[in-house]
Amino acid sequence: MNSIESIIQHAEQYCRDQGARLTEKRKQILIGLIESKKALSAYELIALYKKRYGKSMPAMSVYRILEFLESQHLVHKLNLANKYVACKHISCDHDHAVPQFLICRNCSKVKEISINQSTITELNKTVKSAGYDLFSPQVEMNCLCESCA
Amino acid sequence: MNSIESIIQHAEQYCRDQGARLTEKRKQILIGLIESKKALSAYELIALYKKRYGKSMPAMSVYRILEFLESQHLVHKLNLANKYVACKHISCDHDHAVPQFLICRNCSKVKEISINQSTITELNKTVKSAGYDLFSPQVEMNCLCESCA
DNA sequence: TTATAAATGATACGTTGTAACATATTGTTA
DNA sequence: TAACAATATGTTACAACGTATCATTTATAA
Repeated sequence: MNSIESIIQHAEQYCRDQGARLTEKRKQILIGLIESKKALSAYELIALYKKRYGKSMPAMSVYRILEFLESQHLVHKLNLANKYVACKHISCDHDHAVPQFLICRNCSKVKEISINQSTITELNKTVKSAGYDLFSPQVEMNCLCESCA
Repeated sequence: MNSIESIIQHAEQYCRDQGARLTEKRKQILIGLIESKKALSAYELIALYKKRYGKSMPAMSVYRILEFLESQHLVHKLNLANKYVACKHISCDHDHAVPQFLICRNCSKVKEISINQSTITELNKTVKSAGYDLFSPQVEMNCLCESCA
């Protein structure tokens, strides 16, 4: 089972192992992302926080917290949409491969799937032969989800 | 040969065929993009325009012009970087397949390559099986170019 | 407990993008 | 050609996004 509690426990363990701290606010932002089940912008997170906890969190803090969560691989930044999603592998122990994000341009729902190895190899090969290096190996695609299609 | 002039001629032909007008300003913006050989943001284009032509162009106009150029397939919008590049196929007659953009996160140089058919099929298949529809079939990857690596 | 580091808050500002309305330019038709 | 219609561009004002800087709080460790 993957209840919020168990996911958070995993996240805390992750951080502890790294000597990092999953503080209360960081945890609250992470929970917000997990529960929303979709990609949220920094300002949407601010609004959500306000709604839930009654007080407002400065933009600066949210950005810093998101940066932290990203550094711990608990959250992915979707550059295509300038939004953030909780990593769906928090509770897995295995490190996942190149993630492929299918982002619904309409409702921001995100499906994180893994590209199969042969496709990755193929992509990498074309990148290499063009003389470039993959920086953040992550594929984001502009989609429509089933309910918005 | 692919001189600016011949590219522009092709662009004008394109537009004429569509009943669209490649006005002076639109042409100037397009030339700016072609000559810069890299992705530029709207505001970078404004600065470039100012520098070249002495007078300033309102942001609104630049955005509208970019939208127009995109609609004519003369320019691609890179969502990953919020920047724009001239399509490298303006002078080709063939419609190109799914483009893959390798964007240097450091200097914004962009290489537009074509994904081979089997990879496209593969990507599409995974998207489909996840219940999503590809909206803008375009792959953008965060890279480092040879000179910045 | 106190010094130190880490995290968060507050302020102010720069950047990006667009809505709404005004003006200018081009094309068309009488 | 004059007058109208359609298209393109300009102006203003503002909303959303993001960050630099410095102040304050909270945690950690000596």
